[in-house]
Amino acid sequence: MLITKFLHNCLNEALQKLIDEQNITNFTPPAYVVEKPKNKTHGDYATNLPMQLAKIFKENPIDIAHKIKDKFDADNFEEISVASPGFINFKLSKIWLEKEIIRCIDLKNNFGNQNKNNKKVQVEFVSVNPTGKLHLGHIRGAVIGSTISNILESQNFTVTREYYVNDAGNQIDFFCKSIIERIKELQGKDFKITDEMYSGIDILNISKKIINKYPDYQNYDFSNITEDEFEELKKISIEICINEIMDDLKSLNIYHDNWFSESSLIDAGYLDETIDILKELNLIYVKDEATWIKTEELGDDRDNVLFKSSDKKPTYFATDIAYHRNKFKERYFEKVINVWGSDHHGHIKRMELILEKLNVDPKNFNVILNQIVSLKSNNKTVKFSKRSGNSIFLSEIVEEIGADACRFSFLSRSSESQMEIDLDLFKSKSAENPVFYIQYAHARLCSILKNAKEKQIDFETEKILSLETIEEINLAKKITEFPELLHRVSENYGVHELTFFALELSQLIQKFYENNRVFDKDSKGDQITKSRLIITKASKITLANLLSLMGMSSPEEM
RNA sequence: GCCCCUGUAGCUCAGUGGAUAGAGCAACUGCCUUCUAAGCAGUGGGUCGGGGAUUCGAAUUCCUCCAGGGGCGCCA
Repeated sequence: MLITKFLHNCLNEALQKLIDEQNITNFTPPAYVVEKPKNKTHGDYATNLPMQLAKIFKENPIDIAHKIKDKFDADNFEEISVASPGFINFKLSKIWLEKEIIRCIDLKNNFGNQNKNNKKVQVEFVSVNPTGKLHLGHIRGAVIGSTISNILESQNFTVTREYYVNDAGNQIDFFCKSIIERIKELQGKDFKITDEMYSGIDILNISKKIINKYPDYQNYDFSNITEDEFEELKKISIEICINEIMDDLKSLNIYHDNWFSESSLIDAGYLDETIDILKELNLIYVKDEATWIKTEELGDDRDNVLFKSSDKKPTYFATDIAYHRNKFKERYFEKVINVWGSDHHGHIKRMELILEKLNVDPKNFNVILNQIVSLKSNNKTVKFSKRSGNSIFLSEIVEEIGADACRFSFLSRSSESQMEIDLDLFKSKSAENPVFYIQYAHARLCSILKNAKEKQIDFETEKILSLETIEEINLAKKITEFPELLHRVSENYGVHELTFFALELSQLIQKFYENNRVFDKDSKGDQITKSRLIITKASKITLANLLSLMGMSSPEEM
């Protein structure tokens, strides 16, 4: 069981006893916390329950604390103490820690995992329009989305990682027109890239690939292109573009289970069906030849267009409503998490309002908004735009600093903080990236374990563990927090916590390594060696599990 | 004009109601005949943007002001 949950249970029990004794009725338990105190000398965990009770009981919090403490079954703790102005501090016992470390070794790759939830959850992330290669601004959502998916999976959610392919709408038409102009360029003919087209180098590369794969386009005359021919080229362009995106994601260890096409919603009539439902709810009207939805009536600041007046085609919002109805009502996801850029924030409220009308509990519609990543150069912020192609491609970054350092850097900031990246600094700093420190800790552990194997020391049959030094104890405590960490992140989606934990764990590993030799000069495997090998193994398991959840590698040597 | 995010050490950022505000990097001082020095031990560094309020207690909640960024489309 998770430590804080265990302590909560103990405290609730103690509280209940106290209430029974005092014959208090009509009592609602106050909200209180169990947490790790900042100052370690106070203990491993602390609660503010007595202070929260002080007003209700009209009693001094210190006295309440003592009463609660007396109700405690103290076997699992080395010490329970009361501190002013009314904290109860808990110090975990060695026996308890040793039990947890053994459990870690027994569970191996499953240490930290849960087996309770089993909810069907969808994580939609990246979902960048297939109009070119991924660039710097897309890395963050990609890394956050894949990590949160891994974490949820570890907590026994059934996770579908999905990429929503915006293959309908006029952006895609502009993309296809850009491709045509680039093919004309390759043909040596006159070509013209207008402002609304995509002008990046990646478009030219995609055009080359199209010609390679479909040589008919080598001498194709686009001057009288029919609608069908345009659609055909569009399909081909999207396919090649998506393959490029897949390669980019693969280089960062990111995979999707499902690539969901926007146009499939339209082709299958699902959009129309959704609109019919909205009509029945009396939310649809026509004005100025466009079709609108009454979002203002639902609480938004204005109504929104679902079908444009010009060509009667659906807006992004219209298909997105259908898409989300599909997620909940067709595929029965119990929980949906969208990793969106902050530019979507106005979209969230509207979507919630409509989902509620469609009988979806908005609680199950979660959005992780990640703030924009911008580029700094010569102390000036550069705004990048995909259309003008002035951005840095994801592939360049990965090539330059490596996938592990890249993932770690983008994971280590909380999603709502803005990131401004000075590219030169970013690249040069990558050598000092904490990821190498963490991986080095892992490699050192592996080196010890390899040594044990060569010496044929069996420490896993009997597993006799005795935590003695301060380094061993601190390391063991950190390891026991790992399941707690994963559980917390699966609820608050704060994936940046993982990087901080990884760093702290690695520091404790390095200290253990430096100060607690596992092997003496001629060690044949005495009790201290065996005990330390158990800690070594548990540390390695924990760190490797964590790195794997973050989508990073755990090198055995460096 | 309205909405959202941010402001914490020289730099990049954690900490969002608890006890003496932390980490990485940078700076400085020591430590390699012992399992990997990509390491360890230690030192310096703070008006938590300003002001006010709430309470036993505020970097954290509320109000206000200042600064930076983003959004407010019949684009996606």
